[in-house]
Amino acid sequence: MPQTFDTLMMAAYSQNFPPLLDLFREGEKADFLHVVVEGAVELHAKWNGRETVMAVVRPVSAFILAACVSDMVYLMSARTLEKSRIIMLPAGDLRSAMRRDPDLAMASMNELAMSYRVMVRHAKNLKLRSARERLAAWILQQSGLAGSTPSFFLPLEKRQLATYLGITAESLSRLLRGLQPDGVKVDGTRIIITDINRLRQVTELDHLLDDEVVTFEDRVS
Amino acid sequence: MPQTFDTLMMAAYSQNFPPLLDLFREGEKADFLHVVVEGAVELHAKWNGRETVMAVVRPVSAFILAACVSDMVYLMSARTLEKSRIIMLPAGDLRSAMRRDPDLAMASMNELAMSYRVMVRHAKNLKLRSARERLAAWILQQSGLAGSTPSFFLPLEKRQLATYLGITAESLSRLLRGLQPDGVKVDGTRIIITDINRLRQVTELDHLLDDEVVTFEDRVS
DNA sequence: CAATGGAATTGACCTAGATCAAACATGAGG
DNA sequence: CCTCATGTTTGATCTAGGTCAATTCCATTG
Repeated sequence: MPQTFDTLMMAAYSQNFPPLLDLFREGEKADFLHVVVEGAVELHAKWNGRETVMAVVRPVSAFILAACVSDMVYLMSARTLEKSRIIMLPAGDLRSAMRRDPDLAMASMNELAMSYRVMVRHAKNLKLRSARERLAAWILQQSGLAGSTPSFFLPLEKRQLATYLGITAESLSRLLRGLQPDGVKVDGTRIIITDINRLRQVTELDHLLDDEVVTFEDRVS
Repeated sequence: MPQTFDTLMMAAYSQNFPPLLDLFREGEKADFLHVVVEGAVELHAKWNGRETVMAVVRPVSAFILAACVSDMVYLMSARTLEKSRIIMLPAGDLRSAMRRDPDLAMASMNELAMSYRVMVRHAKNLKLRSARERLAAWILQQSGLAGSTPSFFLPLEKRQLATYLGITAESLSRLLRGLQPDGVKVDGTRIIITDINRLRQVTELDHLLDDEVVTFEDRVS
């Protein structure tokens, strides 16, 4: 509803952030819903000296909706990966707006449902695939995200990608080299798929394990 | 709203299921929202011959809400653990009811947010804790769930618990024995915490990693 | 353009947890 | 009460991936 949009937007901030800036830390009270409009944001978590990247959020999506709607504490920390534009709206305003506007409520529900499914897939990946398979699947997925190009640049540092995949940086380095005979070439921060069929033999993408690639075209249609 | 409740309930089925009955399989279209009213349900997933338990759902909670609201395919399969009473309501009816009734929408949103957070914690556990720590935390949590008793019975077979924890049945057996000097005794399907302080030294429960224990008393108040 | 500091790679080695195979329990059905 | 099937434990062995340390590779900054 336009009027909901207007009142919500009056209370909202739109801000530009430089790369690698911390937006909030796990354990803090969720006061604002964040929406990435441009750039990319990483969700990560720490415990007992270990750290792991949980997800990378790209435009246009909300993140930590769950903490906002249920008025709880963040379970993950957030940091920009690139220069990013982010809209922040007060969690309280959001909640009351949702109560008034069923369309907004349904849209939020959908967003939340998608985040849930992303997390389910992440956990399934960790439990059902080997590190090698996870890496292969990630590369296939990434190339799909970039528009089915055989070559793309890493959106995060390798060290962080490693934690996302649930392995160490050293293991990632070795696995990456180990995938060379399977159709993957690495040149610094660039990944080139030289033989997609060989790579698919390592792991086939599976819509129950890998996020459906939602391109910008899908979103606007 | 009472009227929403009535119309929804008219389209709903309430059914009793015996233990170990499959309710639905991953990949199927989500036609019904399921709500456990009595008993317990296990959500699990399979891939390439491997299988893993993702969550155990206890009364009163809805499961696979995410698949229902976004009209997608189940990402997990469901099976009863015990004799269970389950209410099933058609996903379509649910969606239109939510559009009409903001209270229902908000309640569903909350339920979904909780499921999301359960899954985030599950993934964090897998990535940040060792198998031994996961097991210790699970035991501490379970004893809390059972009302802070030092002794409780396993709600699932050890083989399945193992996959939930992301290890093999053999490893679980060994880890369980390995926790004996740390205050855990095992007698068949019963776990006894003989020294909770020692056990806490293996891992401390952490509300950012372990599900907050929601007792029945919390729920009704 | 040199110096510097973090990231990435490589090598050597180690270990948590997996795998395989063989007993061993245990519980449901006859 | 026995039997059979399925789950559990134990032992022996293996290996994926971790750890630690030493280079090497960049990208910044002075």
